[in-house]
Order: sequence, then structure tokens, then C-alpha cells
Amino acid sequence: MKRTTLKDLAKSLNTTIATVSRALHDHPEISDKMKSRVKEAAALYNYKPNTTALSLKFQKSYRLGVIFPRLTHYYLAQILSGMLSQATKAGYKMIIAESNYSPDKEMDLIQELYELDVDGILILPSRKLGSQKAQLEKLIKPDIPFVIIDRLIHFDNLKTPLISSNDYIGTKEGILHLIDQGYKKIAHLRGLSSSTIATVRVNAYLDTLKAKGLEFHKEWLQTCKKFNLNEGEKLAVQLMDLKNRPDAIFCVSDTVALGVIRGLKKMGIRVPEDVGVLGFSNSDLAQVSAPSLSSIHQPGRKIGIKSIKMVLSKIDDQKDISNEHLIMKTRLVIRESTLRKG
Amino acid sequence: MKRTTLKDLAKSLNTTIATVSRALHDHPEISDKMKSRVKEAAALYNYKPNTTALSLKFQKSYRLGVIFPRLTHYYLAQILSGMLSQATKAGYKMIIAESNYSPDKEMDLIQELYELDVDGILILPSRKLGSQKAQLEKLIKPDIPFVIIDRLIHFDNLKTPLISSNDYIGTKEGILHLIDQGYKKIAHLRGLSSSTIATVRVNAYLDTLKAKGLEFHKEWLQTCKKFNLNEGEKLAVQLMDLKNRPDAIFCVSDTVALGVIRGLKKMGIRVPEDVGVLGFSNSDLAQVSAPSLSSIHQPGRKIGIKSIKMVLSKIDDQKDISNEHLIMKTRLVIRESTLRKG
DNA sequence: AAATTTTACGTAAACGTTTACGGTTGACAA
DNA sequence: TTGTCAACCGTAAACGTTTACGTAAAATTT
Repeated sequence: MKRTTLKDLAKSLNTTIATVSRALHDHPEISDKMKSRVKEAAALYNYKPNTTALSLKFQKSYRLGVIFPRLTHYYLAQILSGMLSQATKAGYKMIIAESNYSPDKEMDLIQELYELDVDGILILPSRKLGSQKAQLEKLIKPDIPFVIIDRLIHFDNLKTPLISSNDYIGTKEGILHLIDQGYKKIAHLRGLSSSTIATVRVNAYLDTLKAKGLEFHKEWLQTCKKFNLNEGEKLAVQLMDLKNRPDAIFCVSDTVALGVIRGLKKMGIRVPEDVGVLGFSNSDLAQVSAPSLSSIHQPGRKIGIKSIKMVLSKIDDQKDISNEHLIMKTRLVIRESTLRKG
Repeated sequence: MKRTTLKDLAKSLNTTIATVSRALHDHPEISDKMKSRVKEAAALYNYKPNTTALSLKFQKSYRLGVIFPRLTHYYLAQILSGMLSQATKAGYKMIIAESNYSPDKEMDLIQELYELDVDGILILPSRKLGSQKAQLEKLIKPDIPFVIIDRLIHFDNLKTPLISSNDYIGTKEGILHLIDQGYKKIAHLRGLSSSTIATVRVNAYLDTLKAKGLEFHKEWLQTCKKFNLNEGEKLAVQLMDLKNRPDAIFCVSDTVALGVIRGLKKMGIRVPEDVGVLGFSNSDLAQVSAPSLSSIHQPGRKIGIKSIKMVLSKIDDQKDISNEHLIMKTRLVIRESTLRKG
């Protein structure tokens, strides 16, 4: 009924725990005969080492902590899924916490993770983080690897590895696609100014417009705060009320994009014929909407997998990762909402 | 730098580990003076007990294992979110695994969870489970609590607690709402016949039709296999090709429902004016679709929370939970896709 | 044959806890 | 004075591992 231990094996073989342990690890000072006897017994009694005892012995918890702002978003769940598969493969367990987009909660959770003796921490910081950056920096213990995902946060006195998608190129490809489809007046509903990633996208947007010689008006660049349907709808109406109307809208998220489409429809504006709409993240929402939504796919699973690999390369192989910046390729997924040619 | 241990406290107070431990636990054979000295030092050095050592000592891992078919579905992520918050609150960690809807993978994962010494297992079995039921039953160890979520599986020689939403009443309310909106020919795209829950919904559907004296044709009851957009679309076309067309379609999931809406639209059929469409689960897809989708909300978070509470009532309080069947209330969320009156 | 090395295994400490048991003080009663 | 009994604290074992160190027998060298 109870799990077999080294002691059980030792007793049944009339030897000691030490010998059994060494035999199982193919220690050179154990005879081949003893090794095979031990391994046979281990297989017979289905011996599995007790991970708790190993943790205590090696002062390693084999636990990784990760803080998500939320789990019910497609992209974030994809990241989690990638993390879990990779961590499990490497014999690590994950402790998952939800910050609910609250920077304060994040700080508390980091503390709790340290108290649980995690061997590493991964975090997807809230986009509302800003003034609390310094506070966050103080919490980080340099001897425990700390990886930041999906944000580009640079601390003053501390280097931390970063992982995100390449939103600059992703955005650029998206805008080029819009231009290719004949859209000439492209608006952008951007993310918070406190988010470096939002700024990266804005820069890519502006750079591409300029490179292609397209016009730009500052009324075409609006900032989202709620990131929900209603906000998209309102901003769409606002954009269409301008005397110089845009003919395409590049949105910070799929949800906002769907709000935009809803707003446009209510005003009798056709998508994609009159106005093109481009989302971001390629969530499950994109393909079910009507019209289906073109979007910039972020490789969530890959980001999850890579981030775990990075943490473990530090933990298991003492690799210095403090300067690593992993920027993963996006992929433009073209659907109906931007397709008015061919 | 390193974490404070009982040994550290003992040394700094010139006493022994045993005394420190007892003082922290308010043992009666420790003087009040010593207690306050110890507690003061513990606070000063920020002592936190080592969970690994406790696990080893008490032969409890404080880990719960849970197997999800997938994490990127809204409803499932909600359940996970509820589980995590409750487990954390109780000082337990969760080991999460993804079965990818494969019964074989599920079996493997259960084994792996046992090897990780989990104190309890929760599982959302694949809907394709069927012939493997007996095999699953054999894997279950009676001394480790095993809770089945979102399915109604009854084993031959073993009682396991079940948790799910009350799909019978949920379905009934949904159908009654359709009837209330004037729909008279209601079709149902059902789940797999191997799923007890799918059968419950079919029964509720049939019972309600009969109770209200509505007509039923067996062509109106079709079985989904893929549960994706395309399948919904195809089945919608199929239903509309019948000489006796239904005027409402109750779907097994929101995704299928959105596929149905897409199919209907392509055929020029208006939703909800000509045909009403009702989904299930109330995922994030429901509110963003056009028209927005009425759906039957399943209380994911609550199910997650309750299931953890149930497992822990067995682990921590030795409560017998083998006969527990927790059936949670659903909530009908009425949106545009079924609303053709007022 | 004696000295030396090698081979192969056992002993015990350590990781951080809890707790049964033992032991030392002092107060109080006989 | 001697004995009894709390009150209070220390010793050590246990949970399941790994591993430095010790040690016996066997193999090799002189």
C-alpha cells in the first residue's frame, strides 16, 4: 500500500540504504552483481524516489512560481500550457498565481512565492505597473532567477531576462498588409503609455506609415484603458466622427477589434469594404467573429516553453541569463476583416 | 541571504531546536517568557517554516493534482482559476496537467501524479472516455481522494464524488426561454453519446418539449463530434435543408453555436428573427459575437472552488466524500441570438 | 610472506521539522 | 531533611535521501 523506500529495498536485499542508493545511481564502487540485484528489486517493488526527501537533501524545491494577470485569456492560457509541458518534462512543478492585473497583488504574490521556496520566478507583469517599478525591483532576489514575460521592463540596477513576441516586426507586417490591401488612412488604438510594448507597437506603426509615405493625424492614435468591447465600440464611433476618417483600424487586442467591428456595423459601415480592422494576439475570438478577424499571432506556447527553458538553464546549468532578451516571431493571420482584394 | 531555520533561532537564543519549535506552537510546557523571546526572534529574522521538511515529516506533500483536457477554453480556465485560489488559501499547491482530450494520456498522467505523491487528484475526464472506464477505475487508489469534475461517471465497484453544473435544469430553462420567445420547432445539436452529461441535456430537451406539447423529429437531434465552427456550420445547413425546418437550435457549446450562426447567415437566414440560437457554457465568445449569443452559464470558478474544498474536507478532516454529488446551478444569459420579442 | 593497493560495502551525518521520552530545577509537603 | 511533583527544557529518533569517510576482505605488488 505504502510507497517503497530505499529502506524497504535494503531490508529485502539484506544490505544497507547507502548501497541501494549507490547501486541505483550506478556508482563505480558497487559491484555489477549488486547493481543488478538492486535494480531488479527496485523494478519489482516499483520503487520511485521520494521527491520531498530529495528536495530537502538538495535544498531545491523543484518548484517554479509564475504569476499571471489572468488565466481566462486565450493567449495567456497558451503560455501557461507551454510552461507546464516543459516544466513537467524537466521534473519541475509549477505554482501558479493570478494577480488580477493588480500590481500590489503581484508584489504580495512574489513574496509568497519566495516563502514557498521556489527555485525560480516567472512573471507577466500587469500593464498598469509603472510607478511601482522600483518597488518591484527591490523584491527581486538576485540568487533566484527572475524572468519577465510579455513586457519589456528595464530596471535601474538590475538586469533581468525578458521574453516577448516581436511586436515591432509583427506590427510592421500588419500595417504593410493593410497598405497592400489598399488602405491608406490607418488608425491605431494603442495600449497604455506605461506599457513599453504598447510603445513599441506605436513606433512600428508610425515608422511604417512614414516609410510608406502615408498620412498620419494624431486623432488617429487613441489610447485604450479598459480593453473591452465597449471601449472598442466607442473609439470606433469617435474615429468615424472625425472629418478626416481613417479607412483602417489597427487594434491593441482582438477584443477591442471586435468592439470596433460592432461599432462600425452599427453605423452601417462595412468591414472590410469600407474600413479594415486588424486585431492583435490571434485569440480564439478572431476566427469565430463575423467577419472573421485578421490578427497578429503571438506564439504563446512557444513563449511558455522558452521561458521555462531559460529559467532552468540558470538553475540547472548555472548559465548566466541576465542579459537574455528572447524576442519571438509573430505571424500575421489574414482573415476577412482586412481582405478586400482577391 | 539564506532562509532562517529553527537551528538559527535556537543558536541565537542559546537554546535548542525543540524548544523553539514548541514555543512557536504554543506548547504548554514552555514558559511564557521563552515563548515571547522565541517569537520575537522569529519575527526579527523573518522565520518561515520549511514546507519541504514539513512534508517529509508528516508524509504529506500538500500537493493536489488536477488533469484538464485543455487549458485554453474559457470555462476550463475558470475552473482552474477557482481551484488555484482555494488551494492556495488552504496551503496546498496544485500540479496541473493537460490530457489533450486523450483518455490514454489521462491514464498516464494519473500514474505520474501518484508518483509525485499528491494528496488528492481531481480530473475532468475526456468526453471520449467510454470503454476505458473500467481501466480508469483500476487506477484509482481508494486511500487518495479522487474527484471527477464536469462528467457523471459511475464506476462499478467504486464510489467517487462528482461535481458538475446542473445541466438538466439549465437546459430546461434554456428551452423554456426559447418557447417563451415563440420558437416552436426546436432542434438540438448534442454531445457524444458516451458522455452522460450530453445525455442529461438531451433528456431535459426532450422532457421539456413533451411537457410543453411541442413537436419533435429525430432529424432535429444531431450529434456533434468535433465541436468546432465548421461542424456547427455544416449541421446548420443540414438542419435547414430538412423539409420540416426547425426555428431554433440549441447547441452543445458556444463554438458550435457560432458555427451555426455563421451557417445560417450564409444561407440568408436571420438570427434571431427567423431562427434562434442558444449556446452552452457562456464563454467569452458569446458576448463578442454578432449577434451576441445567448448561452447557459456554467459556474466555472465556483466548481473549481467547491471541488478543492471537497478534496480537502477528506484530506484534512477525514470526511467521507465518496457519496457526494455536487450539482451546481446554471444561469441563463439572454443575449441577442434568441431575443425576438421586446 | 609481508606490505600495499583495490574493491566493495557499511556507518553516520546532513537537509528542517516534530515529538516521545528523559532529565534538571525548584516549590511544597511530610 | 527527605521525598514528591510540577514546571520547564534538552536529547534523540524519525521522515527518505545522498555522500564523505571508515573498514573489511580480496587482489596485487614487493
